[in-house]
Amino acid sequence: MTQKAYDPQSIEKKWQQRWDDRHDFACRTDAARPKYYVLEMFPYPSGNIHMGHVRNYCIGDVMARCKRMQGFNVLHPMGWDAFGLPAENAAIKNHTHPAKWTYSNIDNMRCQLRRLGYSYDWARELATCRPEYYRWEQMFFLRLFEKGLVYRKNAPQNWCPSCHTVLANEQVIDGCCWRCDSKVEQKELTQWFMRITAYADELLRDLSLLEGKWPDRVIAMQRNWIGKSHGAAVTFPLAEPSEGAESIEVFTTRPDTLFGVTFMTLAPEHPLVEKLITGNPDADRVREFITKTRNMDRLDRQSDTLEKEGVFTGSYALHPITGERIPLWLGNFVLAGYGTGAVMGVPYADQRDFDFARKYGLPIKKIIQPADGNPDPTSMTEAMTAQGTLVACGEFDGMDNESAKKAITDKLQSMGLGHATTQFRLRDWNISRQRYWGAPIPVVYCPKCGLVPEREENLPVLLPLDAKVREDGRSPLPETPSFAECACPRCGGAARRETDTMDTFMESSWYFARYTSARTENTPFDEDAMRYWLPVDQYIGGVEHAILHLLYSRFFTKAMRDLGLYPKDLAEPFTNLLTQGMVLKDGGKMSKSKGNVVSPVEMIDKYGADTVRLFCLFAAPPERDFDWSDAGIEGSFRFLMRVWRLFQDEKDRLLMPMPPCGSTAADAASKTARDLRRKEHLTVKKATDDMCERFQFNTAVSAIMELVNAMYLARDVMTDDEGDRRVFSSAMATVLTMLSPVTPHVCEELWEDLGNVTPLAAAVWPAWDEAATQSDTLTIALQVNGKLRGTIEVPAGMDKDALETAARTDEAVLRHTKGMTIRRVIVIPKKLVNIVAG
RNA sequence: GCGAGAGUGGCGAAAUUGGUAAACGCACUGGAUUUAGGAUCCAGCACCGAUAGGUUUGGGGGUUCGACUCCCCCCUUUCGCACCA
Repeated sequence: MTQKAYDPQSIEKKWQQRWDDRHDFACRTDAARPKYYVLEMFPYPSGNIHMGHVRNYCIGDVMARCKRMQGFNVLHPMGWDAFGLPAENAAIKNHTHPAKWTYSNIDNMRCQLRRLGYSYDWARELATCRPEYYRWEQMFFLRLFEKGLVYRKNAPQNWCPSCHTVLANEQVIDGCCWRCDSKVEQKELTQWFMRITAYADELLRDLSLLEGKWPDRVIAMQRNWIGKSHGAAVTFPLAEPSEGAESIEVFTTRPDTLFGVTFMTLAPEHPLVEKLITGNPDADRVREFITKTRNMDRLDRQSDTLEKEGVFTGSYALHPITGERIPLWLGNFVLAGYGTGAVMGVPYADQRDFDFARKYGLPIKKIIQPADGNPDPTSMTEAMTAQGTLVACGEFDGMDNESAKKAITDKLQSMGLGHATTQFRLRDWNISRQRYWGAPIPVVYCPKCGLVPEREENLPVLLPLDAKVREDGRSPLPETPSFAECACPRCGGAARRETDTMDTFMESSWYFARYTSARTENTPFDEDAMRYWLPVDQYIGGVEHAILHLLYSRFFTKAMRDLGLYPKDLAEPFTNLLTQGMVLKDGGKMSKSKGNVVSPVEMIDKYGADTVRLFCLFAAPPERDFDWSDAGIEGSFRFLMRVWRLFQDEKDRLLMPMPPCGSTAADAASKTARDLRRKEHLTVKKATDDMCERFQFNTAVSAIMELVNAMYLARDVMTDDEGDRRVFSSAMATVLTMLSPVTPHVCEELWEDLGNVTPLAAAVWPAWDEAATQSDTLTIALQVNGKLRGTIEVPAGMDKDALETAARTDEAVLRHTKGMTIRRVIVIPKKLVNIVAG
């Protein structure tokens, strides 16, 4: 009876090597088997993995291993989101090349991931910076361009002065760059756009397919971002129309308040402004206002503390129904980019308009009478936003305001001055980046032919690796003749390449599809493989991508489907989404500046990967943040030691091979063993649900801990009879099998020590026998008026009457009902008896 | 302001359909073992109380025989959006 010491380092190395040699986690298309595609958001190769990565990949790995043991054909791949700005910055800082920096980081991080024993199919590994990958993206770009889903336009763009590039709206956080936090400026530029707005309605509508499968808040955030509003477009003719300036159109969600319009407010950027102020003696004052407002940066202009200011243009419009003269104002709070850049002013029913009217002494017209109260325009202190009945609205008087929305819109339509419409907040996605380390946009500018898309057969347009990164951060591509100077694909003459590269979010919008057939060379995807594996069944990642990556991927999926590149019935890329919580330290984010970064590699060196994995999963439910605790990881190590020791102590009593769960007979064993057997089946039932269905790994682990505790108690009491040994051995098999997705190395090692030749990774998930979970006796709670007064042990089959009698004669119950009349007795079989007395 | 969460012991948390609140673990306390430390084992551990017993899931109300769980009001807190007409 030699006892082996627990040496995680050697065990883990051994099993990682063996899984690798045997290709245990390689998978292939197999139409005969149900598939399960589990994916974690792939990492940016920043240098080292951190605890957030570890947690993310542990969650995915447990899912993958569980589903595999449950008989699913599991696809669980890993790759690298390898283009992007940090590579360029690091290259400048360290005098290296972004490619060199990126590939060496990938090598380093791959080693780190391997040390954690994740069950990836490494044969499908991809890196988005490789031409074999981005060539397909260039092809998609060309196809999308052909379809009009990619286009070029000149417009003010978000410009990050520190990164020297434009940013998508989604990449501007509180007016600052999502990467470097610099204040974002506006700059007029010609850029490439993805027509994501063409899918606004579908992106919104299909959120309902994700209800209950994606976190509510992610769905809510996307819904808000898309921002659909229903309302009406209304045309106000100008009082003094001129060439090219006949009317002003507004968008409103409140056409029912049309009769309350007493002014209109235009954005200072509105195209008709210059025409409206000609002839106004105060034109200079207006121009001054425009300049002042336009010079404010985006952050200040959009802050809620900004005082609402405006200026009268000197021009008037005519009310579309009443024909009244409506003064036209400019306002600093009107957004040029939303709706038509002009709003009708209804101070009675809109708080902003109310503030504006009060400030500039504009009239307020009462148009809706609420159910209670009687707002008076001369004395009211805030806008009336409640529902009500229309007054002073001509033919619409007496109508409730909800019905009036349609009625007034219909009236406008019949006059040719309006119609029902919708507005979205969503803007098209700017995908041009003035950076080097990205996928080249496959377009050529020819002096003769103009803009010419590259021919598909000429792809990939290679990003030149001999370009020198510039110290100032600007892209070297425009000054790299070998790249920028090229032949026109149409006429063959000298032409110039587009030197902007694509936003890195392009690469991550389709990588999950490439994994289904990562090595095909002549097509982006193998049709059969893609059809078999897509969509991703379970996606896991941080909530920081709730809008960016997850919205872009949803859009890209729909566009690719419509191009015929994805299966035509594929609506959504990710069926289920789990957003994992952050790993914190001392209540906050780990950061280098605070010096509180916990290094995964150090933890693996100290405790082994199994302990790190166990702690990450046991510390909290996966979607919740948790604080890293040095004491906590000690506890996880202790538990694995406890399992190890139990095994070593009892090794000689264990049967080989161990009987699978459910195979043991109850009658051949002692009472202790029978109780252990029941505990085993209860554990399988709970842990199966927690680990494989609910993904509550913390409670799954605690259930297994309870079983281990029960085994420790049982081992001293049990006999050495065959029946008892069978029960104990089965419980041991169950512990090792069910724990193996969480701590695979140590479980494999012990499994092998018992003489098993087939790997645990290929074992079948245990099944429980419902009958075996039943006990002969039950503990029944006794309550008097809902308060617990005691418990009694009764035979499992006891009927209601007998339970009631037992409860009524219980000593504690008698004590608490003394001198009272029993009015009612509630008997819940197998649970409790509640005696209502008074 | 709008939207989505969260609030339970000293701490991380559990309670899946309304049915014994605090499982599992951390920390802590006492004991055993040990030259010592560590490790391990045993016992205790929501709060008040010597006990009997009483109180307890952010606060207040309600439904119910029974509420962490359902309904209403309020408070605190995290995250996201925020002049979107």
